[in-house]
Amino acid sequence: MATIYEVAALAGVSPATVSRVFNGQTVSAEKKRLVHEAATKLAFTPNRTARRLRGQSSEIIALLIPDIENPFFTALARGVEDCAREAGYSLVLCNTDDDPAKELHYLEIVASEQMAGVILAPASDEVDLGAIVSLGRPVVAVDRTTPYPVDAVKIDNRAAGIGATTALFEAGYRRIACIAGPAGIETTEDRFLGWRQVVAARKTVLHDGYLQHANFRVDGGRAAMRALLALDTPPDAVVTTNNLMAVGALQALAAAGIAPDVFGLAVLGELPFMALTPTPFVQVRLPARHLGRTAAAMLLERIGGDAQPPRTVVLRAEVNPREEQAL
Amino acid sequence: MATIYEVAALAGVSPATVSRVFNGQTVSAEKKRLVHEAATKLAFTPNRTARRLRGQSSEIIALLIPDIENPFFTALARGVEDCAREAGYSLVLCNTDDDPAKELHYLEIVASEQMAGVILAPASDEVDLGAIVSLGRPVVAVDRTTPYPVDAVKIDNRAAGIGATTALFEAGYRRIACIAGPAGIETTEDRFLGWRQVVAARKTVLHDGYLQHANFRVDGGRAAMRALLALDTPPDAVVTTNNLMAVGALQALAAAGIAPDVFGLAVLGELPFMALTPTPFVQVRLPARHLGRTAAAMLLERIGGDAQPPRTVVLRAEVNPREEQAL
DNA sequence: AGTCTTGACGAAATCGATTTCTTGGACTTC
DNA sequence: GAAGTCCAAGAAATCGATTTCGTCAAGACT
Repeated sequence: MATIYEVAALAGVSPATVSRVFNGQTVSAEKKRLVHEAATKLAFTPNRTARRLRGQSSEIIALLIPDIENPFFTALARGVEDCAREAGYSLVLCNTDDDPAKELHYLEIVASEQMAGVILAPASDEVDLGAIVSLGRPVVAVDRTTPYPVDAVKIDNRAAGIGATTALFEAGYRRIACIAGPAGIETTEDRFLGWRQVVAARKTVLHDGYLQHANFRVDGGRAAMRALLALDTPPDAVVTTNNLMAVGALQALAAAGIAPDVFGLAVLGELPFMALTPTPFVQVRLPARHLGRTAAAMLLERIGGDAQPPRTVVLRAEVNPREEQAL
Repeated sequence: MATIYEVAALAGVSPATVSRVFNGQTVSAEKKRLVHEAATKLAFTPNRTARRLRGQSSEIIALLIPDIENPFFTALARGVEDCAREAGYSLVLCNTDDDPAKELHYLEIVASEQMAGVILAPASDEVDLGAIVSLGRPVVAVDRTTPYPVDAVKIDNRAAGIGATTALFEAGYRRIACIAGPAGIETTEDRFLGWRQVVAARKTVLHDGYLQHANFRVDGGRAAMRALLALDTPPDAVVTTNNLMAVGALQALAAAGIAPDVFGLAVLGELPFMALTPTPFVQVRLPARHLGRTAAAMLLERIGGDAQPPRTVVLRAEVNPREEQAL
C-alpha cells in the first residue's frame, strides 16, 4: 500500500503537491505529470482512513433495516445503493432485527466511524436519535417515522389499507378480516386503520377475531390465518399488512384446501418470487426500491449541506387487482 | 464528539492513560475511576477512524455478493453477519451485479478502508485478487472458487446435481432436461455436470435442446422452460440449477397449464417464500446460511493471525424429495 | 545501604492525507 | 527600478487514538 510520501519521493515533489494533484488544486503541468507517473507506478490509492480522519467524514452511508431477508427491505436497499453509488458513496447494510439495542449500537458505530449519514427504518418509536442528531449527522427515516426532526420517506399506509380493503369489497367480499402486524408499529397500524375505516364505512360483517395481530413473519401470518379459519363465522377475505404474513396466510389456505379465488386475499407488499398460482386476489405494490432511492437522494442533499427544515415525503402505493397483474 | 484529550484533561491525566484505561493496560484504580467518570460525563466514544489509522485495521469485514435481492445471498449474508457480530465485527454488504469492474472497485475500497477482510462470491474466474492478496488482507471465496491461494467455502455442486437428477429418475421420470446457468460459471457448471453424469449413466432419453443455458434470473428460467416445452419431444422433468430460474420455470409451467406433479421439477436452492402449492418435486437445499457462517468463521481465524495454507471447505447439500418436505 | 526490578504514567512519535503557513520567484504597475 | 501582486510548491500543523520510550518512585534483594 503505497503512501503519498512514497509517491512524493518518487516524483521528487512534496506530499502536499501530490495531494494537490489529486484534489484538483493548482499544480504545474510538469509536476502533475511526474506525480501521475509515480502514482501509477506504485499503484497508489489514497488511504481513506487518513483522509477521513483529517476531513472528519467519509463517503459511506449506513442503512439500518430490521430484516435483511425480507425482500421488501432488500429492494429498498437496492434503491439506496443505486442512488448512493451514482454519487460515489458506498453503502453499509446493518441488520437490526427490530432490536432497539442493536439499533443503538449501530448508530454509535455510524458516529464513531464518521460515516456521512444514515438511512434508518426505525425498530420502534423509542429509537434514540438524540446523539446522532446533535452531532449533526444527517439522518433519514424510511418506511417509519420518528419523533425527531429528521427527514422521512414513507408510504401512505392508510391509503394502501383502504385501497386493498375497497378492492376486496368491490369484488363482492363482505366478511373481510385483517392480519395486522405487531401492535404499536406505525406502518402496520396505519394499514390496519385503513382497513377498519373501510370496513366501518361499508358496514361489512365484522366479528370478534376478524382483526388478528401477528409478528411480521411467515409463521405469524400462517397462525393468524388458521385462527381466522377456525372462527365460528370465518371471513371470506382477508387483508394482510405485509408480504411475509401473506405468504403464511396463503400457506394456511392451501393447507385447508381453500383456493385463493374463493377466499379473497389482499396483500400489502410484493411477493416477488410468487408470481404464480395461487396469486393473491389484490396486491398493493409498495414502491420499496423507489422508497430507497428517494431516501438516498434526500440524504445526499443533506450531506451536501442542504439545511432546509425536515421534510416528510409520502409515496403512494399502487393497487393492482388480479386481472391487472402482469405475469 | 468528545476526544481522548478532553477526557484526559477533565480527569487530570494524560491521553495515554485514558487510552490505557480503555485497552486494558495497567492503570491504578484511582485514575481508572477518574477516567471512567470523565468519559461518561463527556459521552466519550473512541474515534474509530483515528484508531484504525494507527492500528492499520478495523473491525469491519466486507461481503461482496452478486445480487442482494437473491434470497440465497441474503441468507448467506445473514450467516456471515451472525458470526461476525458475535466477534464484534460489523459487516459491509456490497452488490457486485456480477460485474468484474464493480467487484474490483469494491476490492479497492476494502483495501483503502483498511477493512479487516473480505468474503467474496466472485463474479467470474477472472477476478483480480492480486492486489488484495499481496496486501495480506484475508480473503475467503464463497460459493465459487478462484485461482488464487485463498480459503474457500463451497457447496458440492456436482453432488447436488447428481442428487436432484437421481431423485427425479427414481420417481420414474425418463426425459430429464436441465436448465443451467450461464456457461463458464463454476457453480452452475458443476451442477449441470452432475445432471449430465446421471443422465448418461442411466441412459435416459436425451434430445437436442434438453440442456438450456439461461441467465440466473427468473426471466431466464421462464424462457428456458418455454423453449423446453416447445421441443418436438419435450422432457417430462427438468433440473434447474438455481432458485430464481426455478421460479421462472414454475411460471412457464403454470402458464402452459401443466401441474408440477405431472412434470417433474427439481430445484437446486431454496424457494423460501414458496412453500405452497405448486411445490417443486425435488428440492436440494443449499445451506446458504451455513455457508456464510463457515466463511465468516474462517475469515475471523485468518484475521486472528492463522497462517496455515489455504483450505477449501465443501459443504454438502441435502436432497429433499417432496414427501419429506415439511411445511 | 545500595543496586535492581517493577510498575504507573507522562511526553512524544506515529499512522497518512489534507490544509494552512511561508517562501521565493515571476510578473505587473507606476 | 522599486513596490505590489500572484502563484507554485515546500514545511509543518492537524485530525485522534495508540504505543514506544523514558522517568520517577516504591519495593525487593544482597
